[in-house]
Amino acid sequence: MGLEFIFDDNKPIYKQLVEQLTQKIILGVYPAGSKLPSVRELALITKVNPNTVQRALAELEGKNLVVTKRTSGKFVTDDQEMIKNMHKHILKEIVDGFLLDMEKLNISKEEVISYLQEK
Amino acid sequence: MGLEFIFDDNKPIYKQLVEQLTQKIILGVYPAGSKLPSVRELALITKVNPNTVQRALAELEGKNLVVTKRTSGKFVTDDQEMIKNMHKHILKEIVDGFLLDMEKLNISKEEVISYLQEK
Amino acid sequence: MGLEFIFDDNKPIYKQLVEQLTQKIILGVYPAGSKLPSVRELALITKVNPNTVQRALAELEGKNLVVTKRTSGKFVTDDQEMIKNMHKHILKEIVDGFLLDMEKLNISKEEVISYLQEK
Amino acid sequence: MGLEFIFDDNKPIYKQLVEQLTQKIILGVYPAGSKLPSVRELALITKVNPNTVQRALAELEGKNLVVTKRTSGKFVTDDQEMIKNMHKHILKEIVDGFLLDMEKLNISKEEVISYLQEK
DNA sequence: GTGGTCTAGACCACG
DNA sequence: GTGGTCTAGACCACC
Repeated sequence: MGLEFIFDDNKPIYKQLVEQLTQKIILGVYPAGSKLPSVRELALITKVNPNTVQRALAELEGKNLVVTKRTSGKFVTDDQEMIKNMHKHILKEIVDGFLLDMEKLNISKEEVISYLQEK
Repeated sequence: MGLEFIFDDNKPIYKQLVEQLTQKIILGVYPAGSKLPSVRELALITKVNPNTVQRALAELEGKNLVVTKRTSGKFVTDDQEMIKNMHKHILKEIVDGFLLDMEKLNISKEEVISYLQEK
Repeated sequence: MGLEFIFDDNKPIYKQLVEQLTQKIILGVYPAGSKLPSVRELALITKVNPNTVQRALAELEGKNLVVTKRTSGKFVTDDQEMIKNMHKHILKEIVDGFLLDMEKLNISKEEVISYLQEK
Repeated sequence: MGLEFIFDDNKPIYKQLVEQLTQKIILGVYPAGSKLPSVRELALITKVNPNTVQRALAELEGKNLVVTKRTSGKFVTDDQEMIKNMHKHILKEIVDGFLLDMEKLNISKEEVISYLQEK
Protein backbone atom coordinates (compact mmCIF):
# COMPACT_ATOMS: atom_id res chain seq x y z
CA MET A 1 0.00 0.00 0.00
CA GLY A 2 1.07 3.57 -0.54
CA LEU A 3 3.29 3.10 -3.54
CA GLU A 4 0.91 3.09 -6.45
CA PHE A 5 0.69 6.03 -8.78
CA ILE A 6 -2.46 6.57 -10.77
CA PHE A 7 -3.04 9.40 -13.17
CA ASP A 8 -6.08 10.74 -14.91
CA ASP A 9 -6.19 12.88 -17.99
CA ASN A 10 -7.76 16.00 -16.60
CA LYS A 11 -4.71 17.45 -14.99
CA PRO A 12 -1.09 17.55 -16.18
CA ILE A 13 0.75 14.47 -15.09
CA TYR A 14 3.54 16.42 -13.46
CA LYS A 15 1.06 18.21 -11.24
CA GLN A 16 -0.55 14.97 -10.24
CA LEU A 17 2.88 13.64 -9.49
CA VAL A 18 3.57 16.64 -7.30
CA GLU A 19 0.35 16.04 -5.42
CA GLN A 20 0.87 12.37 -4.96
CA LEU A 21 4.46 12.68 -3.89
CA THR A 22 3.47 15.42 -1.48
CA GLN A 23 0.86 13.12 -0.02
CA LYS A 24 3.33 10.30 0.38
CA ILE A 25 5.71 12.64 2.15
CA ILE A 26 3.01 14.02 4.40
CA LEU A 27 1.78 10.56 5.26
CA GLY A 28 5.27 9.32 5.97
CA VAL A 29 5.45 6.85 3.12
CA TYR A 30 8.59 8.76 2.31
CA PRO A 31 9.69 9.86 5.78
CA ALA A 32 11.52 13.07 6.60
CA GLY A 33 15.16 12.82 5.61
CA SER A 34 14.76 9.64 3.59
CA LYS A 35 16.11 9.19 0.11
CA LEU A 36 13.62 9.29 -2.70
CA PRO A 37 13.83 6.81 -5.53
CA SER A 38 16.05 8.17 -8.28
CA VAL A 39 14.49 10.12 -11.10
CA ARG A 40 14.93 7.17 -13.40
CA GLU A 41 13.44 4.74 -10.91
CA LEU A 42 10.45 6.98 -10.33
CA ALA A 43 10.03 7.19 -14.06
CA LEU A 44 9.89 3.42 -14.22
CA ILE A 45 7.54 3.09 -11.25
CA THR A 46 5.17 5.71 -12.55
CA LYS A 47 5.57 4.77 -16.19
CA VAL A 48 6.16 8.37 -17.01
CA ASN A 49 8.94 10.06 -18.92
CA PRO A 50 11.95 10.93 -16.74
CA ASN A 51 11.69 14.56 -17.80
CA THR A 52 8.21 14.70 -16.41
CA VAL A 53 9.37 13.23 -13.13
CA GLN A 54 12.19 15.71 -13.07
CA ARG A 55 9.79 18.54 -13.52
CA ALA A 56 7.59 17.38 -10.67
CA LEU A 57 10.56 16.99 -8.37
CA ALA A 58 11.77 20.43 -9.31
CA GLU A 59 8.46 21.80 -8.04
CA LEU A 60 8.77 19.90 -4.80
CA GLU A 61 12.23 21.33 -4.44
CA GLY A 62 10.80 24.77 -5.00
CA LYS A 63 8.48 24.15 -2.08
CA ASN A 64 11.42 22.97 0.00
CA LEU A 65 9.86 19.60 0.58
CA VAL A 66 12.70 17.92 -1.28
CA VAL A 67 16.39 18.69 -1.37
CA THR A 68 18.91 17.49 -3.89
CA LYS A 69 22.25 16.18 -2.77
CA ARG A 70 24.33 16.33 -5.86
CA THR A 71 25.27 12.96 -7.27
CA SER A 72 23.76 11.06 -4.38
CA GLY A 73 20.11 11.68 -5.06
CA LYS A 74 17.09 13.56 -3.89
CA PHE A 75 15.90 13.46 -0.31
CA VAL A 76 12.82 14.41 1.62
CA THR A 77 13.53 17.48 3.72
CA ASP A 78 14.50 16.60 7.26
CA ASP A 79 12.58 19.59 8.55
CA GLN A 80 9.64 17.84 10.16
CA GLU A 81 8.13 21.16 11.07
CA MET A 82 7.89 22.09 7.44
CA ILE A 83 6.20 18.83 6.61
CA LYS A 84 3.65 19.37 9.35
CA ASN A 85 3.00 22.85 8.11
CA MET A 86 2.50 21.57 4.61
CA HIS A 87 0.02 19.07 5.99
CA LYS A 88 -1.96 21.79 7.71
CA HIS A 89 -1.75 24.02 4.70
CA ILE A 90 -3.12 21.39 2.36
CA LEU A 91 -5.84 20.47 4.78
CA LYS A 92 -6.89 24.07 5.12
CA GLU A 93 -6.88 24.55 1.40
CA ILE A 94 -9.12 21.58 0.78
CA VAL A 95 -11.57 22.37 3.55
CA ASP A 96 -11.76 26.02 2.62
CA GLY A 97 -12.32 25.17 -1.01
CA PHE A 98 -15.05 22.79 0.00
CA LEU A 99 -16.79 25.32 2.19
CA LEU A 100 -16.57 27.86 -0.58
CA ASP A 101 -18.25 25.46 -2.97
CA MET A 102 -20.97 24.86 -0.41
CA GLU A 103 -21.45 28.55 0.03
CA LYS A 104 -21.87 29.04 -3.67
CA LEU A 105 -24.67 26.51 -3.55
CA ASN A 106 -26.25 28.32 -0.62
CA ILE A 107 -25.71 25.45 1.78
CA SER A 108 -24.96 26.26 5.40
CA LYS A 109 -22.21 24.64 7.40
CA GLU A 110 -24.84 23.00 9.60
CA GLU A 111 -26.48 21.36 6.63
CA VAL A 112 -23.12 20.08 5.48
CA ILE A 113 -22.41 18.57 8.87
CA SER A 114 -25.74 16.85 9.17
CA TYR A 115 -25.32 15.60 5.63
CA LEU A 116 -21.96 14.13 6.49
CA GLN A 117 -23.28 12.51 9.63
CA GLU A 118 -25.98 10.68 7.74
CA LYS A 119 -23.49 9.08 5.38
CA MET B 1 -26.09 39.32 -5.76
CA GLY B 2 -26.21 36.55 -8.30
CA LEU B 3 -25.35 38.30 -11.51
CA GLU B 4 -21.62 38.77 -11.36
CA PHE B 5 -19.31 36.60 -13.35
CA ILE B 6 -15.74 36.21 -12.22
CA PHE B 7 -13.12 34.16 -13.98
CA ASP B 8 -9.67 33.08 -13.14
CA ASP B 9 -7.02 32.11 -15.62
CA ASN B 10 -6.39 28.58 -14.46
CA LYS B 11 -9.42 26.91 -15.91
CA PRO B 12 -10.88 27.31 -19.37
CA ILE B 13 -13.30 30.16 -19.36
CA TYR B 14 -16.05 28.22 -21.07
CA LYS B 15 -15.97 25.64 -18.30
CA GLN B 16 -16.17 28.31 -15.68
CA LEU B 17 -19.08 29.79 -17.55
CA VAL B 18 -20.83 26.42 -17.59
CA GLU B 19 -20.33 26.09 -13.87
CA GLN B 20 -21.51 29.55 -13.04
CA LEU B 21 -24.54 29.39 -15.28
CA THR B 22 -25.44 26.02 -13.83
CA GLN B 23 -25.21 27.49 -10.38
CA LYS B 24 -27.44 30.40 -11.28
CA ILE B 25 -29.99 28.00 -12.69
CA ILE B 26 -29.86 25.73 -9.67
CA LEU B 27 -30.19 28.64 -7.30
CA GLY B 28 -33.08 30.08 -9.24
CA VAL B 29 -31.34 33.22 -10.38
CA TYR B 30 -32.45 32.02 -13.77
CA PRO B 31 -35.65 30.18 -12.84
CA ALA B 32 -37.03 27.13 -14.62
CA GLY B 33 -38.62 28.07 -17.91
CA SER B 34 -37.24 31.58 -17.95
CA LYS B 35 -35.53 33.12 -20.93
CA LEU B 36 -31.78 33.45 -20.79
CA PRO B 37 -30.05 36.59 -21.98
CA SER B 38 -29.02 36.31 -25.60
CA VAL B 39 -25.55 35.10 -26.48
CA ARG B 40 -24.53 38.65 -27.30
CA GLU B 41 -25.91 40.02 -24.08
CA LEU B 42 -24.19 37.32 -22.06
CA ALA B 43 -20.99 38.09 -23.89
CA LEU B 44 -21.33 41.71 -22.85
CA ILE B 45 -22.24 40.91 -19.27
CA THR B 46 -19.42 38.46 -18.84
CA LYS B 47 -16.92 40.34 -20.97
CA VAL B 48 -16.15 37.15 -22.75
CA ASN B 49 -15.87 36.30 -26.40
CA PRO B 50 -19.29 35.39 -27.88
CA ASN B 51 -17.83 32.16 -29.25
CA THR B 52 -16.96 31.18 -25.73
CA VAL B 53 -20.46 31.93 -24.49
CA GLN B 54 -21.84 29.92 -27.36
CA ARG B 55 -19.71 26.98 -26.44
CA ALA B 56 -20.78 27.10 -22.82
CA LEU B 57 -24.44 27.26 -23.73
CA ALA B 58 -23.99 24.35 -26.08
CA GLU B 59 -22.73 22.30 -23.16
CA LEU B 60 -25.69 23.30 -21.06
CA GLU B 61 -27.98 22.22 -23.87
CA GLY B 62 -26.14 18.94 -23.97
CA LYS B 63 -27.05 18.45 -20.32
CA ASN B 64 -30.64 19.43 -21.10
CA LEU B 65 -30.51 22.28 -18.63
CA VAL B 66 -31.07 24.75 -21.43
CA VAL B 67 -33.25 24.43 -24.49
CA THR B 68 -33.24 26.51 -27.63
CA LYS B 69 -36.52 27.72 -28.98
CA ARG B 70 -35.76 28.64 -32.54
CA THR B 71 -36.25 32.30 -33.28
CA SER B 72 -37.10 33.26 -29.72
CA GLY B 73 -33.91 32.38 -27.87
CA LYS B 74 -32.57 30.06 -25.24
CA PHE B 75 -34.53 29.11 -22.16
CA VAL B 76 -33.87 27.34 -18.92
CA THR B 77 -35.53 23.94 -18.98
CA ASP B 78 -38.96 23.96 -17.37
CA ASP B 79 -38.38 20.50 -15.98
CA GLN B 80 -38.02 21.37 -12.31
CA GLU B 81 -37.32 17.77 -11.46
CA MET B 82 -34.27 17.81 -13.68
CA ILE B 83 -32.97 20.94 -12.02
CA LYS B 84 -33.38 19.39 -8.59
CA ASN B 85 -31.56 16.30 -9.73
CA MET B 86 -28.78 18.38 -11.11
CA HIS B 87 -28.57 20.10 -7.76
CA LYS B 88 -28.28 16.79 -5.93
CA HIS B 89 -25.83 15.49 -8.45
CA ILE B 90 -23.49 18.43 -8.09
CA LEU B 91 -23.78 18.33 -4.34
CA LYS B 92 -22.91 14.66 -4.28
CA GLU B 93 -19.97 15.20 -6.58
CA ILE B 94 -18.49 17.90 -4.42
CA VAL B 95 -19.03 16.11 -1.13
CA ASP B 96 -17.70 12.83 -2.47
CA GLY B 97 -14.67 14.52 -3.90
CA PHE B 98 -14.09 16.20 -0.59
CA LEU B 99 -14.38 12.97 1.36
CA LEU B 100 -12.04 11.29 -1.08
CA ASP B 101 -9.46 14.00 -0.50
CA MET B 102 -9.82 13.55 3.23
CA GLU B 103 -9.40 9.84 2.87
CA LYS B 104 -6.21 10.30 0.92
CA LEU B 105 -4.92 12.32 3.84
CA ASN B 106 -5.97 9.62 6.26
CA ILE B 107 -8.53 11.78 7.99
CA SER B 108 -11.72 10.15 9.27
CA LYS B 109 -15.20 11.51 8.74
CA GLU B 110 -15.47 12.19 12.45
CA GLU B 111 -12.37 14.32 12.43
CA VAL B 112 -13.70 16.25 9.47
CA ILE B 113 -16.95 16.94 11.27
CA SER B 114 -15.35 18.08 14.46
CA TYR B 115 -13.01 20.24 12.41
CA LEU B 116 -15.95 21.85 10.65
CA GLN B 117 -17.78 22.43 13.90
CA GLU B 118 -14.88 24.31 15.38
CA LYS B 119 -14.79 26.75 12.50
CA MET C 1 19.93 48.50 -27.69
CA GLY C 2 18.67 46.27 -24.98
CA LEU C 3 17.37 43.47 -27.07
CA GLU C 4 20.38 41.25 -27.59
CA PHE C 5 20.69 37.98 -25.80
CA ILE C 6 24.12 36.49 -25.29
CA PHE C 7 24.83 33.24 -23.53
CA ASP C 8 27.96 31.63 -22.26
CA ASP C 9 28.51 27.99 -21.49
CA ASN C 10 29.15 28.16 -17.79
CA LYS C 11 25.59 28.47 -16.64
CA PRO C 12 22.45 26.77 -17.91
CA ILE C 13 20.89 28.74 -20.68
CA TYR C 14 17.50 28.90 -19.05
CA LYS C 15 19.03 30.54 -15.98
CA GLN C 16 20.83 33.06 -18.09
CA LEU C 17 17.58 33.73 -19.84
CA VAL C 18 15.88 34.30 -16.50
CA GLU C 19 18.58 36.77 -15.53
CA GLN C 20 18.55 38.65 -18.77
CA LEU C 21 14.80 38.87 -18.97
CA THR C 22 14.69 40.02 -15.37
CA GLN C 23 17.18 42.73 -16.22
CA LYS C 24 15.19 43.87 -19.19
CA ILE C 25 12.10 44.06 -17.03
CA ILE C 26 13.87 45.94 -14.29
CA LEU C 27 15.39 48.37 -16.73
CA GLY C 28 12.08 48.96 -18.43
CA VAL C 29 13.02 47.44 -21.76
CA TYR C 30 9.92 45.38 -21.15
CA PRO C 31 7.83 47.83 -19.11
CA ALA C 32 5.35 46.89 -16.40
CA GLY C 33 2.18 45.53 -17.92
CA SER C 34 3.58 45.14 -21.41
CA LYS C 35 3.25 42.01 -23.47
CA LEU C 36 6.30 39.87 -23.82
CA PRO C 37 7.22 38.37 -27.16
CA SER C 38 5.58 34.97 -27.52
CA VAL C 39 7.47 31.89 -26.47
CA ARG C 40 8.10 31.01 -30.08
CA GLU C 41 9.28 34.52 -30.93
CA LEU C 42 11.63 34.58 -27.99
CA ALA C 43 12.93 31.23 -29.10
CA LEU C 44 13.72 32.71 -32.49
CA ILE C 45 15.26 35.88 -31.06
CA THR C 46 17.44 34.01 -28.62
CA LYS C 47 18.13 31.09 -30.95
CA VAL C 48 17.19 28.74 -28.20
CA ASN C 49 14.75 25.87 -28.10
CA PRO C 50 11.17 26.94 -27.26
CA ASN C 51 11.11 24.51 -24.35
CA THR C 52 14.07 26.25 -22.83
CA VAL C 53 12.37 29.61 -23.20
CA GLN C 54 9.26 28.14 -21.67
CA ARG C 55 11.22 26.93 -18.72
CA ALA C 56 12.79 30.32 -18.13
CA LEU C 57 9.43 32.05 -18.35
CA ALA C 58 7.95 29.55 -15.93
CA GLU C 59 10.58 30.64 -13.42
CA LEU C 60 9.77 34.28 -13.95
CA GLU C 61 6.15 33.44 -13.41
CA GLY C 62 7.11 31.69 -10.19
CA LYS C 63 8.69 34.96 -9.06
CA ASN C 64 5.53 36.83 -10.07
CA LEU C 65 7.43 39.02 -12.46
CA VAL C 66 5.45 37.63 -15.35
CA VAL C 67 1.83 36.61 -15.64
CA THR C 68 0.24 34.48 -18.29
CA LYS C 69 -3.03 35.48 -19.89
CA ARG C 70 -4.27 32.33 -21.45
CA THR C 71 -4.28 32.39 -25.22
CA SER C 72 -3.23 35.98 -25.43
CA GLY C 73 0.32 35.71 -24.20
CA LYS C 74 2.62 36.44 -21.33
CA PHE C 75 2.85 39.86 -19.77
CA VAL C 76 5.16 41.68 -17.43
CA THR C 77 3.45 42.13 -14.07
CA ASP C 78 1.79 45.48 -13.75
CA ASP C 79 2.80 45.68 -10.12
CA GLN C 80 5.47 48.34 -10.35
CA GLU C 81 6.16 48.02 -6.67
CA MET C 82 7.15 44.40 -7.15
CA ILE C 83 9.50 45.34 -9.94
CA LYS C 84 11.15 47.97 -7.81
CA ASN C 85 11.54 45.50 -5.00
CA MET C 86 13.10 43.01 -7.34
CA HIS C 87 15.50 45.71 -8.45
CA LYS C 88 16.54 46.43 -4.88
CA HIS C 89 16.74 42.77 -4.09
CA ILE C 90 19.07 42.01 -6.96
CA LEU C 91 21.19 45.03 -6.20
CA LYS C 92 21.55 43.98 -2.60
CA GLU C 93 22.41 40.46 -3.59
CA ILE C 94 25.17 41.53 -5.91
CA VAL C 95 26.67 44.07 -3.57
CA ASP C 96 26.53 41.74 -0.60
CA GLY C 97 28.10 38.95 -2.59
CA PHE C 98 30.83 41.29 -3.68
CA LEU C 99 31.55 42.49 -0.17
CA LEU C 100 31.63 38.90 1.02
CA ASP C 101 34.21 38.05 -1.61
CA MET C 102 36.27 41.02 -0.53
CA GLU C 103 36.03 39.96 3.06
CA LYS C 104 37.28 36.49 2.23
CA LEU C 105 40.31 38.12 0.68
CA ASN C 106 40.82 40.27 3.77
CA ILE C 107 40.18 43.51 1.96
CA SER C 108 38.46 46.30 3.83
CA LYS C 109 35.61 48.33 2.46
CA GLU C 110 37.83 51.37 2.42
CA GLU C 111 40.38 49.68 0.23
CA VAL C 112 37.66 48.63 -2.13
CA ILE C 113 36.38 52.17 -2.41
CA SER C 114 39.79 53.69 -3.05
CA TYR C 115 40.42 50.96 -5.60
CA LEU C 116 37.21 51.80 -7.38
CA GLN C 117 37.97 55.51 -7.35
CA GLU C 118 41.30 54.99 -9.04
CA LYS C 119 39.74 53.16 -11.94
CA MET D 1 39.92 30.93 11.57
CA GLY D 2 41.38 29.86 8.29
CA LEU D 3 41.05 26.12 8.41
CA GLU D 4 37.39 25.43 7.97
CA PHE D 5 36.02 24.22 4.68
CA ILE D 6 32.39 24.81 3.90
CA PHE D 7 30.65 23.68 0.75
CA ASP D 8 27.31 24.30 -0.74
CA ASP D 9 25.56 22.08 -3.20
CA ASN D 10 25.21 24.52 -6.04
CA LYS D 11 28.74 24.41 -7.34
CA PRO D 12 30.93 21.39 -7.94
CA ILE D 13 32.80 20.59 -4.78
CA TYR D 14 36.16 20.34 -6.48
CA LYS D 15 35.80 23.88 -7.77
CA GLN D 16 34.91 25.12 -4.35
CA LEU D 17 37.95 23.32 -3.02
CA VAL D 18 40.15 24.97 -5.61
CA GLU D 19 38.80 28.36 -4.63
CA GLN D 20 39.18 27.83 -0.95
CA LEU D 21 42.65 26.38 -1.18
CA THR D 22 43.68 29.24 -3.43
CA GLN D 23 42.38 31.67 -0.87
CA LYS D 24 44.28 30.01 1.92
CA ILE D 25 47.46 30.17 -0.13
CA ILE D 26 46.93 33.79 -1.05
CA LEU D 27 46.21 34.75 2.52
CA GLY D 28 49.23 32.89 3.80
CA VAL D 29 47.34 30.26 5.74
CA TYR D 30 49.42 27.92 3.66
CA PRO D 31 52.55 30.03 3.14
CA ALA D 32 54.80 29.95 0.10
CA GLY D 33 56.99 26.87 0.10
CA SER D 34 55.11 25.11 2.89
CA LYS D 35 53.95 21.54 2.71
CA LEU D 36 50.29 20.94 2.13
CA PRO D 37 48.42 18.28 4.08
CA SER D 38 48.40 14.99 2.19
CA VAL D 39 45.50 14.16 -0.06
CA ARG D 40 44.15 11.77 2.54
CA GLU D 41 44.46 14.29 5.32
CA LEU D 42 42.75 16.94 3.26
CA ALA D 43 40.03 14.47 2.47
CA LEU D 44 39.50 13.91 6.17
CA ILE D 45 39.61 17.59 7.05
CA THR D 46 37.21 18.56 4.32
CA LYS D 47 35.05 15.45 4.58
CA VAL D 48 35.26 15.09 0.87
CA ASN D 49 36.05 12.13 -1.35
CA PRO D 50 39.83 11.77 -1.88
CA ASN D 51 39.26 11.67 -5.63
CA THR D 52 37.72 15.09 -5.38
CA VAL D 53 40.65 16.44 -3.39
CA GLN D 54 43.00 14.94 -5.92
CA ARG D 55 41.19 16.66 -8.72
CA ALA D 56 41.27 20.03 -6.98
CA LEU D 57 45.00 19.74 -6.30
CA ALA D 58 45.61 18.78 -9.89
CA GLU D 59 44.01 22.05 -10.93
CA LEU D 60 46.16 24.00 -8.53
CA GLU D 61 49.20 22.31 -9.99
CA GLY D 62 47.98 23.30 -13.40
CA LYS D 63 48.04 26.92 -12.25
CA ASN D 64 51.51 26.38 -10.79
CA LEU D 65 50.32 27.38 -7.35
CA VAL D 66 51.14 23.93 -6.06
CA VAL D 67 54.06 21.66 -6.96
CA THR D 68 54.46 17.99 -6.29
CA LYS D 69 57.76 16.80 -4.93
CA ARG D 70 57.75 13.11 -5.64
CA THR D 71 57.86 10.99 -2.51
CA SER D 72 57.60 13.91 -0.12
CA GLY D 73 54.24 15.40 -0.99
CA LYS D 74 52.69 18.52 -2.39
CA PHE D 75 53.94 21.99 -1.59
CA VAL D 76 52.79 25.52 -2.09
CA THR D 77 54.94 27.15 -4.76
CA ASP D 78 57.83 29.15 -3.30
CA ASP D 79 57.47 31.74 -6.01
CA GLN D 80 56.07 34.59 -3.94
CA GLU D 81 55.76 36.77 -7.00
CA MET D 82 53.39 34.26 -8.55
CA ILE D 83 51.25 34.23 -5.45
CA LYS D 84 51.01 38.00 -5.46
CA ASN D 85 50.06 38.00 -9.09
CA MET D 86 47.40 35.44 -8.42
CA HIS D 87 46.12 37.70 -5.68
CA LYS D 88 45.88 40.64 -8.01
CA HIS D 89 44.38 38.54 -10.73
CA ILE D 90 41.59 37.25 -8.52
CA LEU D 91 40.95 40.68 -7.16
CA LYS D 92 40.69 42.13 -10.63
CA GLU D 93 38.38 39.39 -11.72
CA ILE D 94 35.99 39.93 -8.86
CA VAL D 95 35.97 43.71 -9.09
CA ASP D 96 35.56 43.67 -12.86
CA GLY D 97 32.73 41.17 -12.60
CA PHE D 98 31.09 43.35 -10.02
CA LEU D 99 31.40 46.49 -12.10
CA LEU D 100 30.05 44.63 -15.10
CA ASP D 101 27.00 43.59 -13.09
CA MET D 102 26.49 47.16 -12.00
CA GLU D 103 26.78 48.34 -15.57
CA LYS D 104 24.15 45.89 -16.67
CA LEU D 105 21.85 47.44 -14.11
CA ASN D 106 22.69 50.92 -15.34
CA ILE D 107 24.38 51.98 -12.16
CA SER D 108 27.36 54.31 -12.36
CA LYS D 109 30.61 53.81 -10.48
CA GLU D 110 29.86 56.91 -8.44
CA GLU D 111 26.56 55.51 -7.29
CA VAL D 112 28.26 52.28 -6.33
CA ILE D 113 30.83 54.10 -4.27
CA SER D 114 28.33 56.22 -2.43
CA TYR D 115 26.25 53.14 -1.85
CA LEU D 116 29.23 51.35 -0.34
CA GLN D 117 30.12 54.32 1.83
CA GLU D 118 26.69 54.39 3.37
CA LYS D 119 26.89 50.79 4.46
C1' DG E 1 -1.72 32.12 -33.15
C1' DT E 2 -1.32 31.69 -28.00
C1' DG E 3 0.70 28.79 -24.16
C1' DG E 4 1.04 23.98 -22.03
C1' DT E 5 2.42 19.29 -21.85
C1' DC E 6 4.78 15.20 -22.92
C1' DT E 7 8.05 12.01 -25.07
C1' DA E 8 12.29 10.28 -26.76
C1' DG E 9 16.74 10.59 -26.76
C1' DA E 10 21.16 12.53 -26.18
C1' DC E 11 25.05 14.58 -23.67
C1' DC E 12 27.39 16.38 -19.57
C1' DA E 13 29.35 16.95 -14.82
C1' DC E 14 29.97 14.80 -10.68
C1' DG E 15 31.97 11.54 -7.24
C1' DG F 1 24.82 5.56 -11.15
C1' DT F 2 23.25 10.26 -9.66
C1' DG F 3 20.86 14.59 -11.30
C1' DG F 4 20.80 18.48 -14.89
C1' DT F 5 20.21 20.40 -19.35
C1' DC F 6 18.90 20.82 -23.99
C1' DT F 7 16.81 19.69 -28.46
C1' DA F 8 13.50 18.22 -31.70
C1' DG F 9 9.19 17.38 -32.52
C1' DA F 10 4.54 16.34 -31.64
C1' DC F 11 -0.14 17.08 -29.86
C1' DC F 12 -3.64 19.60 -27.23
C1' DA F 13 -6.87 23.24 -25.49
C1' DC F 14 -8.23 27.69 -26.02
C1' DC F 15 -10.15 31.89 -28.29
